[in-house]
Order: sequence, then structure tokens, then C-alpha cells
Amino acid sequence: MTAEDSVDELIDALVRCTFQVTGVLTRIGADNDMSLTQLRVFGILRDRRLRVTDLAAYLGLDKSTMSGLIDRAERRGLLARAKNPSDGRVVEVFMTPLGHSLTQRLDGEVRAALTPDLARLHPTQRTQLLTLLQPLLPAE
Amino acid sequence: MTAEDSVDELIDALVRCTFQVTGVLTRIGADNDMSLTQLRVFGILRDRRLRVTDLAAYLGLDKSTMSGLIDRAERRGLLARAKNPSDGRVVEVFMTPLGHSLTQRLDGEVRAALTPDLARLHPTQRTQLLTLLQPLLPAE
DNA sequence: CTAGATTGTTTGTAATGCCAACTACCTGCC
DNA sequence: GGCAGGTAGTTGGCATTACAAACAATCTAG
Repeated sequence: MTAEDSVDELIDALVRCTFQVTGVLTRIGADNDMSLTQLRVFGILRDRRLRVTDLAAYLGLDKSTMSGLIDRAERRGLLARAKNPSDGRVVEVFMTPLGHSLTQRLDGEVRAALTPDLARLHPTQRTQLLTLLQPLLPAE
Repeated sequence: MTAEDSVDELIDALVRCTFQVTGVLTRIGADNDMSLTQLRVFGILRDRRLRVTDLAAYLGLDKSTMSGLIDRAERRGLLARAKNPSDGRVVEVFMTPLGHSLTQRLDGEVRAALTPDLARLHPTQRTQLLTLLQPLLPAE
């Protein structure tokens, strides 16, 4: 087996793994009336307050898509908007307490769903896996 | 750090990695007028011919969602339907030559996009990563 | 103070996805 | 054989996601 083949095989596994995890997240989201995209939004806003454009850039989405997402989450009381006092154009988005508690519940469900699979690895292997995933994570 | 924390941290990395790879796939799909779901369909049908219901089950989607997906792909000449001669209710779905060639191109783009990141790992590490991902892959 | 850039929203369109209702077909049972 | 019930797919209706283009409000340079 050449080095190239080993990369191909790894990519195949990585993509399948991605779809697997995505499936888990989608299901958990659906159980809580949240789309995958909303899950991502909440993951980002967990410890941040961002303007609409930055949020869109983070997610690789159009600003207009963000507007709609925020609208619906705001209507459910999960997110809120605030005008930036020093620049009247800017709208900052952040999570409400209700949003935070929902995020916490979702977190628990994701943990509960994935832990069994990961428990099949030895603690040492888990540490290894964590290390090996680093090059794939977003820069900085 | 307790063993539980190590799992949490790993899950966090795994989810971020999932979104990262999903982002790559979504972008490549968009460049070729294909949604993430269509990519999944093509990945499954690459070496198979499946009935609509089985395809829907594989993807965790409703049959009616599959109908639409197949319709649009069929209209583009990428997929085709055939009646099962031994059971008149069943419709089997498979890829056309055009669909196969598109899949091949997409494959190449995915490889090109992910290889640089994976190349940052030693061949030994890549083999390790492949092994460690196994428990997360779909059963069977 | 005005021209141009930036920020966010609105509007229009297409795709995704669910549910419920429907058609077509098959299978069991009488 | 014939009908009741189950299975396979499609259709129609609805909400969400997503983009692009046009727009309003605000800021910044000159």
C-alpha cells in the first residue's frame, strides 16, 4: 500500500465519520427543534457576542441567511440582538439565559450519544485521537 | 484531568472537526451544484443500486424527501430509476455514467482539499488515526 | 458635507425536509 | 378467485435553509 492510498483510505474514513457525527447532531437537534446550522450558531455564541457579519463569516453563510436564523431564534427567546452604541450600523447577537440552558441540555445529549462509542477506546487512545485531530481543526 | 474531562474535550474536538470537514464538503458540493445530502446519496450509490426506501433509511430521511432528491438528480441525468421486475412497487435507483464521472471529480476535489491537512501527520500517525476512527464508523 | 463604503434587512427564488394523503402493488386469508 | 390489510413511492402543503439582488441606515474620506 502506497502512502497515497493510505491517505485516500483515511479520507474515506474521515468523511464517513463526519456523516456519522453529523447524523447524531442532526437527530439531537431535531429532537429539540433545532437545525444543524442553529446548533453551530449556538456553539459559537456559547462564550461570545458577535456582530451579524462575523457570525456569517464564521459559518460561511450569507448575511441574509443569518438574518433569518437570528429572527427565528429571537422569536423563540433563545438569542437577542443589541445595537452597538459606537457604530449604529452594527447589530450584536448573543444568547439569552434560555438559550444558554438549551445549549447545556443539547451538550449533555451530544455527550451521552457519543460517549459510548468513544468509551470503546482506551484513555491513552483517546488522548492520541485528540492529538491526531488537531491538524484538522480550524486554524488558530 | 479526569477521564470524563478527557472524553468531553475529545467530543468537542470531534464536533469541531466534523463541522470543518462538513464545511469543506459543502463548499465543494456548492461548486458543483450539489448539496451535502446529494453528496451523501452519491457516496452511497457509488457501488450500489438501492431501492428508494433503503436509500432513505441509510440517510435517515423521509421517503418523500428522497423522491425529490432523486427527481432533481434524474432531471440532471446523474441518477436513474428502474422498476424492479419481481415487485412492481419497488423503484431502484442507480447512478448514470454521467453521475459516476461527476462523483469521480468530486472525489478528487475532496482529496485535494483534505490531503494538505492530513499530510501534516506522519504516515504512522495517519494509520493510527484511521484505526482510532473505526469505533465511530457506522456499525456492520 | 457629500460620495462612497459598510452593515444589516427585505424580497424573491430554489432546495431540503417533514407529515399526511394518495396510488399502485403485493400477500394472506377466506 | 377475491378482498383486507400492508408495503413502496409519489404528491401536495408547509416551514426552514440558503443565496443573490435591492434597499435603508450609518459611517468615513476627502
